[in-house]
Amino acid sequence: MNEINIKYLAERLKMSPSTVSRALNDSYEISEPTKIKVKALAKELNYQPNPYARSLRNHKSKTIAVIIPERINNFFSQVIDGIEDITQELGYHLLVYNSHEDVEKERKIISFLLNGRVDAIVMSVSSQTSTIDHLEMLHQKDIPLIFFDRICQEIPTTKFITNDYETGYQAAVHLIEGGCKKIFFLLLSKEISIGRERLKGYRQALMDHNLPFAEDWVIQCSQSEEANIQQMTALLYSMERPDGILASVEKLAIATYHAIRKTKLRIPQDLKMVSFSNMRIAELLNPPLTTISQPAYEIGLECAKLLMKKLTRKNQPDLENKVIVLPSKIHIRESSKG
Amino acid sequence: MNEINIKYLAERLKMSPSTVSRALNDSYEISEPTKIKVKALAKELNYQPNPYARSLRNHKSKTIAVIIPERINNFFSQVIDGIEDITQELGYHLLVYNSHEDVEKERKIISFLLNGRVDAIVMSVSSQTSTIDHLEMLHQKDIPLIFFDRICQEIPTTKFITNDYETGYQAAVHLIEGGCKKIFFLLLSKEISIGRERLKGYRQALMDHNLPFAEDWVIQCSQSEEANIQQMTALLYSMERPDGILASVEKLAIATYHAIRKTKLRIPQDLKMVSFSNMRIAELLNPPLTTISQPAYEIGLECAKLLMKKLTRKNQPDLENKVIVLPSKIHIRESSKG
DNA sequence: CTAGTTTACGGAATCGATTGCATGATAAAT
DNA sequence: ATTTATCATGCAATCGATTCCGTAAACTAG
Repeated sequence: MNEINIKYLAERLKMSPSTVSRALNDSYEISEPTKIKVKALAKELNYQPNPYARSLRNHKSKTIAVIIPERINNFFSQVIDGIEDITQELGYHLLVYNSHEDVEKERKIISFLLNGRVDAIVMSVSSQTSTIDHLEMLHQKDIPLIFFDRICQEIPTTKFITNDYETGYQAAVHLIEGGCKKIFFLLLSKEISIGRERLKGYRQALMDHNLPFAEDWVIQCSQSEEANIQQMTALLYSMERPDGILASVEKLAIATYHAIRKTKLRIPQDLKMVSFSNMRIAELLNPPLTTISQPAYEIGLECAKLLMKKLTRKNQPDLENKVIVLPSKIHIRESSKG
Repeated sequence: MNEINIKYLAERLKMSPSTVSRALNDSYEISEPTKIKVKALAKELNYQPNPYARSLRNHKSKTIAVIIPERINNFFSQVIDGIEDITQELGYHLLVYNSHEDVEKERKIISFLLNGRVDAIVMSVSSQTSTIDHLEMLHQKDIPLIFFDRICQEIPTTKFITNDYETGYQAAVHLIEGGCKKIFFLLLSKEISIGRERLKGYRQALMDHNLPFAEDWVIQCSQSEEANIQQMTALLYSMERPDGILASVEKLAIATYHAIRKTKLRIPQDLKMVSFSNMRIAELLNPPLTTISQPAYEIGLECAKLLMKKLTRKNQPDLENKVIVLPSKIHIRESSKG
């Protein structure tokens, strides 16, 4: 009824829709006076082109999907902020999906995106993701895909990560230098890339310092906060308890802190801790937690910049199959003091 | 090139596009055998209807916009999780925007949404929002709008909040019972609804307990973390320093904690604190922070349920102009112990 | 057995913006 | 003055799915 579309503008201006369209798009074939008239009316009526008509015609949606495994996590929020800051400037919109660390959900989400709904996807795979046929499908359909943080090596595209191996190594060395002899490593799932890399760094550090190591020092945790606290509590009460803990993801450090509160153990005296985490309030914890923080916002920026280059310029080649590393920083605090 | 659309399916099946469309949509005018044939081929070829063609034709985008003032905030993340859990089930997609507490950004975002891009909007207004013509525009264009948390009373639609007045009152009473005589109230902006309600509750509690009050006990903070820490530090060093603090939003409590670390003040001995916050790790802070936590996930669920009812059923009336209150909970911890 | 009804499907218009092609008008060139 | 080039604009097709309308065939009723 109150539809302000090109046809309506054309009527009011006694021009054809094509002229109006061209004028609004600054086509060289339209005279300056006409352009001015058209734009004036468009502005007056607050005309906004219908995005779906446009997408249908152009085969471009100006929309990007962001898929994250967890929403309640500062890291991912910061990445999305970074992505949004670049893409919004260029008129892109973000569809954000949470895979809840579940491959099946991830699959379902991807299936929503195979039909041109988005021009590209930026994602961090779920910790369960081991089969990748759904990701290959995207590649087949020529939908640009960028991974960050939790990447999938097998898909030939650009991936953004941080120096996980090195910081895993550094963190372990830091604990070793603090006097730890028995350092456990907490991880969510062996499937995630970052877990593996961080684990490798930790292993290497132990080896380089001639420290003992046992397979069961690598603790595989679950998705459930409750279960993790239980598991950690049991571990801390056991004879085998560690004197140092390196948590590969934030939520495991938190679970450990909760567990520690139940025991009478003191950090850092009885147990030192370091965690990969982007919590801004690590400093306010009791005790302040030593963290390795990732340049989350910057990762978002870089993903988006690369994508925008690919999407807004003509004849861009496919996204290069390479891994780009942005360095993380270690923030030493009370929890690991020697 | 590799386009699998209705026309292509029709060709392969030697039927007309209209028949294929009807078959896929389970129209009663199509015979069972035909439906089976069509669906089989559609499945085999993994046909996905083009969402934009559909949106153009139906004037429905199956997309909802969520606008939040801040992304790095557990509360909003939880709300979005709640919204997504309901809407995804019904085939809706979420465009998520961050207004960064900036009305101008908010305006710009809204302008993106006036052209049918979304079927509805769920939002929490920015702390600056005082002019509301952009919100009225949505109403004019008949785009369903639901507010949560930071609402705009003037727009006649449904709003979801928590019992801000009561919990503000409770929190103040709790501090008073702990022995506080000089309780300051921290707020982000007088513009936000929740700040005002919480403030009223606090004021009433002071009055009911015959405690003194001065206008400058209500501290108006800024968006900048740095500036807030500075401001709080100065306040804590001054002669006028409070013995109790009620923070109306999480980030102000955090700024205060940072400030307190610089001084030698002890919580709760020298200063007691309570904050509105959905941080899950309030318990792990030093000292554990007494919080009033909102049912964020549930708020998301309720917003989405109401919206889905409005959007998926026929002849639904406009969203009622009313405020729905979901209760918050107070979690008493160390920071306010008497 | 015919008139009327139902079933099952096809044709074509539609949603709104874009764009290849055509054309009328004006200016420049011969 | 006539031809050619240039410019500004209109017409109509297109993107893919949906749906109003129409109709051949099958079926029912009298």
